[in-house]
Parts: sequence; structure tokens; C-alpha cells
Amino acid sequence: MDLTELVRKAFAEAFPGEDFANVKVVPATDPRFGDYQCNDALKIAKKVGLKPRDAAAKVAGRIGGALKVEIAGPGFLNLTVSPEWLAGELAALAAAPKCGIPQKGAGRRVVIDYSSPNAAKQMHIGHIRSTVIGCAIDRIFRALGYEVVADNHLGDWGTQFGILIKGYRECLTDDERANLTVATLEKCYVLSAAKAKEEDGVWKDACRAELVKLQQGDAENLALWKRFIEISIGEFERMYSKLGVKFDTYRGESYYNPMMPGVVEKLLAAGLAKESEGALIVDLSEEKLGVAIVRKSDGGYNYTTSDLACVESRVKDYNPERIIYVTDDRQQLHFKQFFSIAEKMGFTGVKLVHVPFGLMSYQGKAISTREGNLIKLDDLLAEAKRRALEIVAERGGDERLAEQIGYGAVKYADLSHDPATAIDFNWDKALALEGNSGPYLQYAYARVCSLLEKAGIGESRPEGSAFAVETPAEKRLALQLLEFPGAVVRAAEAYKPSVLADYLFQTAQLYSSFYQSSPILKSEESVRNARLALCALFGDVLKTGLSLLGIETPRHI
RNA sequence: GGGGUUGUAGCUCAACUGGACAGAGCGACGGUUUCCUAAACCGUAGGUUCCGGGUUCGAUUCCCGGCAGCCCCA
Repeated sequence: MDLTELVRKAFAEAFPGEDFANVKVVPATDPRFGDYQCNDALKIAKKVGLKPRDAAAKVAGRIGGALKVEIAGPGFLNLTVSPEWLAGELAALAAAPKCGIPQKGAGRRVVIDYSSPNAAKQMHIGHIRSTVIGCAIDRIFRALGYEVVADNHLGDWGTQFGILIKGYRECLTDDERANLTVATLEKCYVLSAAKAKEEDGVWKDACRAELVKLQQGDAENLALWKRFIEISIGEFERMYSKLGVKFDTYRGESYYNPMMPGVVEKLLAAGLAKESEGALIVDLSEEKLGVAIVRKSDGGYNYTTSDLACVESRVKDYNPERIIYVTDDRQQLHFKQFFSIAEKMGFTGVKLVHVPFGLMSYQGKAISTREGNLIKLDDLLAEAKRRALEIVAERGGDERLAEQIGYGAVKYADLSHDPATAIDFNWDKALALEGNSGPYLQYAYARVCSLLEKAGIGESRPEGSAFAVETPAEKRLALQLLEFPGAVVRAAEAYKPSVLADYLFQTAQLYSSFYQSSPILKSEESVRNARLALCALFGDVLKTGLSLLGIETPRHI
């Protein structure tokens, strides 16, 4: 029985002819107010010409069934459910596949564009956010039944390849060329770029010449470029496998490069683009979005054009309902511009969504080689594992467990914040193992697994009919567990994995509190069975929820 | 100059999009282990939600005007 539906029906009977699509029942903000509350009688009171409390009373009189209704304060409807209702809901949730996550996305397809590092560079801590937030959104949408195309829009084209090719030929030893790694590529880029700054400009011109050859399809340069990309992707995938990230496609900028002239032609044909100071621009000043350059005066293209080509390509290949871009918030203007142009070009059947996140800094400064504050992702993960191993080893845990916990800590530290929040990287916070942290949740899971195993339940599940909620601690946990599907939906609608992370943490807190205060294995049979059923459901919800955040759940810690 | 974004406890952050007494974590102080994993639990202290107006039954949330930080654009 859906409480919102029930209450909406009561509203509709009390006030025929009004629209109550927005009426909703939400969990009570305080246990003293009951189990659920509805605040909508207050909102419609004026509309129907009644005092708020009278409006509430009129609705309250029509809510029946298993619900106890009280009118409180200015006109809140406080709802208290019966133990039977609660047991029934818990049993239904326990029996539902995927812990009751609604399949809202069935038959729908979305493209999610995230991570997108630059080729020939090692990933660093600044890449965590797009990767981890994007991955969580990816998993959440899949869980809701969406067909997701996870696409890694690599930075794999541009002037840096002229510098790299020149550097590769001149700055590396034979041995380095034979055993090429991303670290070597980085080094050769730095050496070559430094020489390109020399006064005479000879090196710089040579780099440009290599770039032109590459762009014109010179076989040797193209082969080198391909090799650089393959090595880069290999290195990225080494990181992704540690982080549990998997892409369906790696279509980088180079993939869209050939489509750019076509895009510009369309813009011209549609009368959207015009010449200005030698460049081709789209004027969006009427929308207060300034102007977007779609072709520079030197004939080169930039991101706006490339992203438009990308939308066209994705619509053609996947026909998605939505394309979600997870990038840092410096790019907000760019996305507004390009979304606006895409709409004017007629791409109206696809919803374009930008999920901006606050840039990660370190010691108060933007992360860059120049600032000398660049921490490699690999090093961060190694340190996370090392710190976790120190603690895990005391209990006989192995390296694998240390990875699960250490990486879980890193990911959770990011996912538990609203994406919009800018994060100043801090070792102790990123690797926190206590309090509101990944390991806290993993620990709660390991404890419940241990409990269930001791009860002889393990991975099997007790009869749903065992549910019976008696004590306040049980009830708070039970009501919270019922909110899981809603939390997943809210996280997806807001594009904020933090909503789910927050829910899971609160749930684990309620469980820990319940666990502390309530003997389970030693209770007499009916209580024991009821509590075990609740524990099992908690375990399933926590495991499912953490999997949506890309955090592993070892059964034993 | 224009635009975006953020401002909540000592610190880091929540607050289900307008609801009841603004909640957590860390840090501080105090307590809990012959008992199902103490990476835990319980309690105490800590607030002019940046400032000033407005909208209304009700504002951390919405509107207007400031201030401050970060970012983008020319």
C-alpha cells in the first residue's frame, strides 16, 4: 500500500476538482511526530478557502485503513503505521529484486560521458571526481533499468602530439622507445615542450611540422600517435580496474575530428554562425551567453564544435534519451553555450545534462605540474592500500582486503560530498577509516554478515513472514530501510551520488545503534527471527547501495 | 565590467527542493568490552545558517540589495 497514493485519494475526496499530483508523504522529521507526515494540507488551505487546520481535518477524516492520523501544529498530518503494515512492507521489500529499486529506466538509453583524461599523461588526484562521480551515476542509472553507454571522451588529439612526436624521436633513448610507458611519454613531453620555448623557434617549428604531418595522415606519425593512445588507455585501464570503472567506448576527440567541417557547414547553412574578426562565431549574447567560437581565425576548431559533432554522432549511433556530462564546474559556460547551439541545430529529442563538480585543489591551489602539487592517482591508491593494510593486518586481513578498504575509503570520501562542493585534497580525510567513511559502512556490512553466519543464515534469507517490529530502535531502522528505493531515485534525479551515500551512512548508523542495544542471537526465538530478518534486509540494502557507489563489500574484515 | 558558484557548530559537511526544536562526522570532555567484530555504541559542550530587506501560517531553502571567497568570459 503506497501511503502517498492513499493520502492523495483522501485529498481528492475532500476537495474534488483540485490537482494533488504534488501531494506527498515523507518520513517524519522526528519520531515524536509519528512515522510519516504530509505537509500539503497547509499548502492548499488558502486555495480552498479554509483555515489550515480545518483543511487538514477534512483530509484526515478520509484517511483510514491501517493509518493513525493526527493533526499537529498549523496543520501537519502526522501518520502512524501499524506493526502489521510495517511487517508487510518489510517482507515486500525483502522479496523485491534489487532491493525494490524501481525500473524507471526500462527501455530508455542514456549516454554518460565521464573521466575523460588526456592521453599521454598519468592520471592524478584531480581525475578522481569525474571518474568516481561519473561511475556512480552510471551504476545508479543501470540499477534503475536504463541502458547506459559509458563513454570516455579522451583528450587524444591536438597540438601536444606534435610536441610528443618530436620529443619521442629526439629526447628518448632506444631503450625508452622500446619500452614506452605513460611516464616516459610525460617525460618526453616535458623535455620537448621546454625546447619548444627556445628563442630561435626551430624546435617549435619542427613540432608543428610533425603535427601537420599527423593531421594529414602521415603513416609513420599516425602509427606513433596510435601507439601513444594505446599505451595511455592501457594505463588508464589499470587505474579503472582498481576503481571498478568500466567504459563501453573510448571515443576521444580524435574520433570526432573528421566531423568538424560538416558541423560548421550546418551552422552556416542554418544561419547560426557568422564571421567575426576572421573567426566563425555563434552569437548568444541575447541569452547572456556571450559568443562561442566554432572555428578559429587560423582555421582550427575548438571544443564547442567538437562537442556538437559528438552530440550528432551519439544521436545517430545510440539515439539516447539523455546525454550526461560529468565535468568540473569551470566548464559551465561552455556547456550552456553548446547546449543552446545544439538545440538551435535541432537536437531537441535528446536531453543534454551537465553535472558540474567543484574542482579538486591541493593545499589551496589548483592541481598542476607548475604548482608542483600533483599527486598521481596511482600513488594515492598505493597509499590508501598501505594505510588500510596497517590496520587490516592486525586481524589477519590480506592485501586484497586492504585494497577493498583503502580504495573504498578514497571513493567514499569523494562521493559523500555533494558534487558541487569544491574539495581541497587532504590525505587524512581522503583515507579516513572511521566515522562517516567508506570503511565504516564496510565494517557495518562485515558485522552483519558475521552475525547472519553465526545464525546459520549466511547468504540465504529467512522467511519474510518473520518480520515483526517491536522496539523503537527496530522501528527506526525498519522505516529507514523502506526508504532505500526512494533514495536511489532521488540520487538519480539530482545526479548526486551523495544523496545515496548520505542515506547509507544514516542507515548504517541506525543499524549500529540497534545492534548495540538489541541482543539478537541470544533472544528468544520469535524476537531472534524478527531481528535476524531485519539484519538480513539491512545487509542486502547496504550491499546493494554500496555497489551503486562502486564500493566493494567484503564479508569479513 | 558581465556571468556562474559557494558562504550553516572550532574544522569538514548534511538538511529529501518551503515545514515542527537546523543534523552528522572529526576534534574536545565523560562513559560502555567475562556479551552477536570497540573501524562500534551512549552522553555532554558547541549555532545571529555571511549581513540587510521582502514574499507567508512558516525561509538555511524562494525574490531584491550588499559583503566575502573561488571560477569562467572579454
